[in-house]
Amino acid sequence: MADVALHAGVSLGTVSNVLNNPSAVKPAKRERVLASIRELGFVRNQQARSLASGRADTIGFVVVDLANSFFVDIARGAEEYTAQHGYKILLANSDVDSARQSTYLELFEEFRVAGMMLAPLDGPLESVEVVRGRGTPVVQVNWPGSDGETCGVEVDEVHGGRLAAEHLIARGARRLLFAGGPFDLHAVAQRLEGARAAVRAHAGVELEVVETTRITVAAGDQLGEQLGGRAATQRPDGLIAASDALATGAIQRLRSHGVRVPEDMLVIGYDNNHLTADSIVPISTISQPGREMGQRAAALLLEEIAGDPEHVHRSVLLRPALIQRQSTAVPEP
Amino acid sequence: MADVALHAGVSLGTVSNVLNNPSAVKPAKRERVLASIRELGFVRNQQARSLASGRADTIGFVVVDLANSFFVDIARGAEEYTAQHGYKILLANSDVDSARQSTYLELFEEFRVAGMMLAPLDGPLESVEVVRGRGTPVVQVNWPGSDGETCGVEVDEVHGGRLAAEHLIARGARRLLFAGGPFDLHAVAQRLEGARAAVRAHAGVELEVVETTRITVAAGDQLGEQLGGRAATQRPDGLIAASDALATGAIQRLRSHGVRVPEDMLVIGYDNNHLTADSIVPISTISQPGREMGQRAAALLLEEIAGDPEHVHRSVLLRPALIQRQSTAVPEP
DNA sequence: CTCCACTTTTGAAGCGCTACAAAAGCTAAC
DNA sequence: GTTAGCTTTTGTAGCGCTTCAAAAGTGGAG
Repeated sequence: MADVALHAGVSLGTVSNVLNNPSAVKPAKRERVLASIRELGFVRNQQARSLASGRADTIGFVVVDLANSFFVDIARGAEEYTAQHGYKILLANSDVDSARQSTYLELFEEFRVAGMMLAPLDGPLESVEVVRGRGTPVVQVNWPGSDGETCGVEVDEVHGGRLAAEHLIARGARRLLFAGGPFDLHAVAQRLEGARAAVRAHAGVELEVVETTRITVAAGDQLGEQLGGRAATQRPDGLIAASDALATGAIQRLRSHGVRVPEDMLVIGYDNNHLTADSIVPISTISQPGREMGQRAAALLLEEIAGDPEHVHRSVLLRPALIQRQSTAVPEP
Repeated sequence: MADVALHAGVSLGTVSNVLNNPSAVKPAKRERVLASIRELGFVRNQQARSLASGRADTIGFVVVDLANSFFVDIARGAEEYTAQHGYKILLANSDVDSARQSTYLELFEEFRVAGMMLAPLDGPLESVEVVRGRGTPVVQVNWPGSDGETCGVEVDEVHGGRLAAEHLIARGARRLLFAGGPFDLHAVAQRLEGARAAVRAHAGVELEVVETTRITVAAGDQLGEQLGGRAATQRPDGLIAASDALATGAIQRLRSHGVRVPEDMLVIGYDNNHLTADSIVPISTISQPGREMGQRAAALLLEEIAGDPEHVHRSVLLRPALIQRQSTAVPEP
């Protein structure tokens, strides 16, 4: 910057003003400085900048699994919102690894970002409390805020489970099966609870529950194998899978046992992942508003960063929506 | 840091040594300092640190499309490699937007990262030259290095196209159709070239070429409609789709026209995206070694960062591999 | 021409850290 | 008891910027 000042024949302070407060510099001089900047290829040093000013315009976002398009949607939503307010978002992929999650939380803290967003691994996280305790605002996405301490944005998973079950019931299914797991996954447990509630509300509908080891395509494959091996009368007529991947695997395996979807069994997934719309039998699913979640979370974070004295920590609860596709279509006569 | 020094009863310099060069500090004193750090909840300021030292241990990675699992794989590979050498990776999603790509390139430059990786939009990028010109090492991934100026890691797309065509020919197809587009996409053009080469090498095999507007599921759907509408004798018996998404859409639509895959038409995709393995008809595809690409690119970058005088800019060319699935399985008699 | 009230520019004090020369402590040999 | 040759600790000069009080410049009214 000193070079620029020299080259333009002004003082250091003036160059700084051109960069941060251009209206305070006379147009003629301002142009001269800008020309020097261009000529010299000067790039301002963000580190020195925020060291001296004590401010930052970068937000760190630690994402549990970037390979899951749901989280990419969230990031996109967050970025849209923060960009409008002059903040940039840097991403870090914790890849479902709690050690990496902590590492990146610390990295962002050492970088003195303005704030952080965290789509956490399942379970409350001590590191978050620590970081917050030291003064960096953190907002949790896809996870409730820890009561009164943190803001959070989450989706009403119970409602989603209920939507799924009610849709199958409305389509005529009477012997439902909920599959997913492990049940200590917060989201899975909640979805099951919602499905249970829906079933209780309808006389004559039964619910069987199968806990799978994971909610992947491979787990769905196993599930399909198990169901396909049963006698037709022992099989459910409606399957609620806790994820689209699980549904996909199950449908695929069931076919090889001659069980047709939707004719012999209705199937609904969860998440509205890219793969659902693109499978050969498009799968009905419960869609989470990822983009909106990102936006809302970003809004909460900026509110905290602004240091609004009226800011009250809160959790925003968004509702998922049913998306109907072929896997629950009423069969043609 | 001054607080820590005071609390531990040592000088500032000693605290710095404990952090950066612990072996130079007597164990007893070192412990005392570490205890104070813990007690005071001190987190070192990375900005001041790298401002003062002129070094950085962060690498910026600008990714063209995080929603594409291929790039997430690359990022993972890069992270694995750099982590072993003490470097952290920060991600930015340019989301196929050239303005955003430049913005993030600049952001990383202002942050004075040690180096950058870039999975670029199609086309050579001026900003990269500018950044490099100012001294920050940049390595391109999924794109060749600009001759002699930049390192790059890319995949042999011509070879991939050849593999795809040869596989279909080996499976008995004689009237091939290559679909993809637009052809000014580097990768698509190269794949086509490879397919052409394979066809030329086999007498009696024809190749028809259809340029699609994009390589999405929707474009595949259109393609399927077009092919499904043709008389059976006018249809190809082998389809090479320039992406898995395109293949998925085409297969789905063809089915509704009564064209079965693989019985009536063999289909191969490209990319080995998650959706390929998980569709109802698992699609054969050409798989790109994303993880390895990330590792190799990271290795090149660290070499440049180290300032190895023997470093020569070069492009690493990796070979894609054929993955056989059901969409090209020889039909049962 | 002076004075006052602005507007514009300057210069220097830090921001929190690293690096490194200089100072202080030790140890062992004479 | 010195001294030389180590090891350990300290103090301070920056790193590149922002900030802000003070200085310099401007212009209009009297």
